[in-house]
Amino acid sequence: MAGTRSTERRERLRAETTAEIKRTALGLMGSGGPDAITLRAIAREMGMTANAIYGYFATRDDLVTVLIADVYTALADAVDAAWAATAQGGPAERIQAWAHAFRDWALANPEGFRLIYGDPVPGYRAPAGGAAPDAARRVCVGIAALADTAWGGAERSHGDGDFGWDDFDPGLLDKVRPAFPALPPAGVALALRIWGHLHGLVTLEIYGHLRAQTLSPDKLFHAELTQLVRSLGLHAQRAGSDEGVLEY
Amino acid sequence: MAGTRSTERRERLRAETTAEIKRTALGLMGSGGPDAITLRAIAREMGMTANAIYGYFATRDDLVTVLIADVYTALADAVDAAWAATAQGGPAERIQAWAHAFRDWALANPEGFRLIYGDPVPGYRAPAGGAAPDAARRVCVGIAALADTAWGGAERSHGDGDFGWDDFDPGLLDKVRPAFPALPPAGVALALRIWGHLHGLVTLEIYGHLRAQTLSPDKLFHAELTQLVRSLGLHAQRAGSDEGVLEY
DNA sequence: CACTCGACTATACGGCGTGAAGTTTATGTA
DNA sequence: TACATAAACTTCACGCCGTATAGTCGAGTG
Repeated sequence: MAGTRSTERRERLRAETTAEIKRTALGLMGSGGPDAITLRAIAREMGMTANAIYGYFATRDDLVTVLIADVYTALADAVDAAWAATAQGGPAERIQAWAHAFRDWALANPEGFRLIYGDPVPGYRAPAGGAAPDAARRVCVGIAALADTAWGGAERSHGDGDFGWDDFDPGLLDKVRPAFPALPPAGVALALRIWGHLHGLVTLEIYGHLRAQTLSPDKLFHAELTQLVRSLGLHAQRAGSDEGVLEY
Repeated sequence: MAGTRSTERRERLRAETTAEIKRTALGLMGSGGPDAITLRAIAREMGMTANAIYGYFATRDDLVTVLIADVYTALADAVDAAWAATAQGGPAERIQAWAHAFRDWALANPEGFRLIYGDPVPGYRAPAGGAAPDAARRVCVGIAALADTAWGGAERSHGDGDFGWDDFDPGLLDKVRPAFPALPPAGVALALRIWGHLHGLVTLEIYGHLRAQTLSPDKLFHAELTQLVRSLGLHAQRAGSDEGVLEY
């Protein structure tokens, strides 16, 4: 019994140190960007030697991989929460809430966004599989939910393009098809395209490319969403001051 | 006279070495990604000492800045050429040609794309001003040309959003307004949004995030363009096999 | 000839990831 | 309690990086 308990204690300490390493790494990332994630800096911050970290992560890339998974999960949580919070709302409202949550998270965590979607750290190459693709898929499924919600009105304008199920990754379909049985292949393609639209605008903004062109990226993103819900055959039904031009 | 000539010779040698440094750096980038651009590796490749490069570039970031400008210019050249090559074509054809040139260049030069739009090199921070923003602006002006070409039909659906000239960077407007006098602020916003759409899809593809979801990014991009020209009030008039659904 | 100046090398510093070996401390057992 | 073991951690070392400083060498000019 005593043996078991002390083993537990060791494991608890180990888990705590692992968490502290991750916490420290994220802190460094927040203040100095993804590049600041170095084993030596983490160890310095923790009062350890850099090599001590090798007892917890086999390599620096392993640590980065875990961090990416964590941060990506946080992003997925944020957008899922926005989606769930508007469960009572209309499609247009929910889609806008989702998209705003996406951008707001990115603006609040630019370094995390760069860690997930950019070249995270000097020589880092993502391994195949793991927790990060799971989070990526969660985000994709979230966008598929947008597409599914709007598919009734969007089908007329987005229904073509000769997509088949074999155009998509089986792992994605395993999650999408059961969740949205009514969504056809073209709907999944629409979801990926919407993802691309939002990702592009946010990426340009986060990386500073947009800032050199427009002074009000907020307005641009808002216009994007207005146009998005419109092109999906929905009418904007939030913020009554906006001109709610009904096109379809 | 002899003095002048030898001065010329020196300058010629100097320019040649500068060009070789840049060429070597781009070669390393092509084989090992932007991270492979290190002064020591370049010097090794050239049979020099790393410090010799400091005679040509004050710092590694200076070299990277120049490389970014060069590569960005190459991208701008590519899309401009596609635009010019279809001067006789219809708006839809030209827009699709431009967008395809953009994606094709990115797929042919993924490392260059990452250099331009990602975190180029470990600690690199872009300086304010310089040649790279010029190339960026050229690309933006190119997209403004797309928007201008299609504005007649697009105004109805994209004309709102209460944009004013003061929402945009003066430097951009200096180039856009003279070139496209008929394009209102909302048209510039449309251009930036289109840029975002294309950038997002291409970025996701280049960085491998799309590959995990769809097996045919080509088809997705094609669908995007089909939908783009449609939403601009144009009809697809290329590749007759495609279903040319006229919506507007 | 001596002088200058540009191109380049040598050396050095601190920082990085990481491997090998050694040390300390806690744990489990006889 | 005494000993063996294993985990946690440190020390030292290697090769990589950017870059600062000082020195070398050769061609051009007076």
